[in-house]
Order: sequence, then structure tokens, then C-alpha cells
Amino acid sequence: MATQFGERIRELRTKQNMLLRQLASLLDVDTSIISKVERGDRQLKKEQIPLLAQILKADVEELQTLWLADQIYEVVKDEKMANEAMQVAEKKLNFKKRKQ
Amino acid sequence: MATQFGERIRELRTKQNMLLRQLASLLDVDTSIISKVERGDRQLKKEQIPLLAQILKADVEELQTLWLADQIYEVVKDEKMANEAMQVAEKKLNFKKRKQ
DNA sequence: TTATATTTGCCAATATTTGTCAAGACAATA
DNA sequence: TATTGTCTTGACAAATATTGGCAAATATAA
Repeated sequence: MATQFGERIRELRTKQNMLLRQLASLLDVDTSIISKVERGDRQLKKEQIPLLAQILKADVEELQTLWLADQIYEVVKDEKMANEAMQVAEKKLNFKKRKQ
Repeated sequence: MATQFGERIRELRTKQNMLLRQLASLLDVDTSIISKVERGDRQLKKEQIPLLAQILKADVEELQTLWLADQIYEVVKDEKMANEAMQVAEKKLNFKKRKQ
């Protein structure tokens, strides 16, 4: 199954008639990496998202959200207790936010 | 901040008057690892949870849930878009479950 | 076909995780 | 105060995972 992030990148890139190698060049990585990212074969590094968003004229936070969702999904995808764990993690997160 | 998993392990262990080194021995790891796990300094390996649950006479799924929640939290804890990403990940998870 | 674009498998470099050891902190008590 | 037992911490090496890049394979278009 493809990643949320990868699908969105491909969508943004193709809509602008940009080639893999053009995007790769602007991001300063090999073409194959972008190909893999778009197909969900590998994850982009978090630090590369802002530049990518700029290149694709996309909302940074949207891409960061999708990227993060993929990371979470990667952790829980095959776990029986995935939903329960998400609940627990969310509670802890909200608890932390209240304290700040 | 301590981990959900670590706190629970310590709770279970001390209630049974078990020493770190006793638990470590049964789990076949160094005492320092259990110490760090209980304090949230490091994560136990997923494969070690069933044996740990058996040793502590605890519910495997409870421990797996807490362990997984810690993994999720580790991924999202410092992220601005944490909550949004959790929503997206949950949707994808539910979508996957329906399809199976 | 030919040219261009994308995908895939593999490798080496790098980063991260893991387990062990040894030293230190701490509390109880002789 | 010295001793003993428990727990904590940091440093280190080994094992494992991730990353980027190359080059060959495959797909797409003219």
C-alpha cells in the first residue's frame, strides 16, 4: 500500500508537469529516491519536507502531517492492539499539551 | 517523562517483591537494561514482551498495548501536527481493517 | 527503433539500537 | 564508619537499520 505522503507528492508533482529528475535535482537527491518515496518504498527524511513543500508550492504543514501519519502507520500497521495503543498515546499527548 | 510501559513493569515487579536482577535473569538480559526500560531510558524489544508478561504474570496484550503506545508517542511527541497525523493514521488503519 | 522517464536491486557509508561492563549513587545496617 | 545489596548511569563495541547513489531493467512516447 502506498503512503499518504508519497501519493500526495506524486499528485503535486505531476499536476505541475514536473519530472522526477527535475524534482530530484531541486531537492538535491537521486531520482530513484523520489521515485521510491512516491511509491511508498521509503520515507523521506523529515528535514527535507520544508524544501520539498517550497518546490512543490505546497503547504508545509499538510505534508508534515501526511509524513507523520505514515510514520505512525508504519509502527502500528501489523499490531493487534493498534487501536488501543493509539488511544493511550493520544491521551498521553493531550496530557502533555495541557501541562505545557 | 517515564514511559507507560516502564511504569507498569516497575509496578508489577515491585508488587511481587522481585528484584531487578531477578527479573533480568529470567529475561536473560543485563540488569541495567531492565532499569533503563522501567525508567523510560530505552525500549524493550517487542519480542521480549511475551516472556516478560509470563514472568510478571501479566496480560500480554496489556503490555503490548502500552509498549506500542510508547512507540507512537516517541514518534509524535515533539511534532506540531501530532494530533492531525494521528487522525489520518487512524483513518488509514480503519480503512485497512475493513478491507481485510 | 530511439529517446526519455521511471523503477528496481544492490552496495557502501552512516546512523541507530542493542547488550555488556564497570563505576557510581543510594539506603540499610552491622 | 565500613560493608552489603540494590539500582542507576555512562562508555563502549557489536549488531542492525537507514540512507543515498549507481547502474541495469523496465516502461512510455515519439
